[in-house]
Amino acid sequence: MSINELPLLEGARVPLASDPLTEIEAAALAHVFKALADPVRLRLFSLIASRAGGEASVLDLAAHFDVTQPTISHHLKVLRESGLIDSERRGTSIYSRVRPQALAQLAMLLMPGEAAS
Amino acid sequence: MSINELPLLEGARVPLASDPLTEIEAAALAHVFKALADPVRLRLFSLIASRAGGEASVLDLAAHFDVTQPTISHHLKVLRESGLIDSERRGTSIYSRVRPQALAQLAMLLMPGEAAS
DNA sequence: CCTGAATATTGACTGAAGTCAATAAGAAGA
DNA sequence: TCTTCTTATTGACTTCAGTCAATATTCAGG
Repeated sequence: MSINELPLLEGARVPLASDPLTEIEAAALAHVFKALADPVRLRLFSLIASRAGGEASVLDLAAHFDVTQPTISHHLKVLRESGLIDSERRGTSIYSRVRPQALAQLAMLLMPGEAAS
Repeated sequence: MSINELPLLEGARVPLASDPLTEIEAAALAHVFKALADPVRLRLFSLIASRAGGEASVLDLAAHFDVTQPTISHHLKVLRESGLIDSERRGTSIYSRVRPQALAQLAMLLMPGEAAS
């Protein structure tokens, strides 16, 4: 379930506070927030985003953490499946980059008065 | 741990994608996102926010869900302790309202290029 | 005070999620 | 193809989080 598939985001109309969320919408949104609700994933995300070039390999990223490489792979998968990052294989490494639309969509959802079509 | 105590939000300077989060910052932020990472809490939040008058009692809210009243109380507590809502007792009921600053702060964090002091 | 109404707390259960060690899979180079 | 480097998957363990039933707390009215 990726952020792209959120029905309320496709219409880009409903900030969180202007209309009650349906159960479906809430479940989809919760899934995205859950992806951001882990310290390691948040640091991964901001590490990737603030890299010169905007991308980083798994081992590059793993070097910044105390957890093992499989754990980093797991967290990247969660971010990827939520539509927050993209990954591209080049040679033997896999480079991840953030999807700028993702953050913008979330921000629009939170920000009252930003609901443009 | 409330959203007000986030060090990076007090300075209001760092969008998520411009600088790597420290472990401390990431832990604090994750705590806030975790509060939004549940379908019931998301619906509670948007229900309260979209109410005429901007507030609702626990029983009012509970009527919209399949879960029990203690569960609603629990979720409201989580939202309150994350700084996303405020609660005020009036008579025998307790009315919750959203804290508008909370959403705005989060949105600023996500939105690139919105970092004003 | 006693009763009734609204909300909170406690304790227990259950399923989800983060982590690791071990191993597999994919790609590049000799 | 064999080896090495990088990443992914599997299975097990453990902690955390959502939920409920039962009970406690707080307040208003009579």
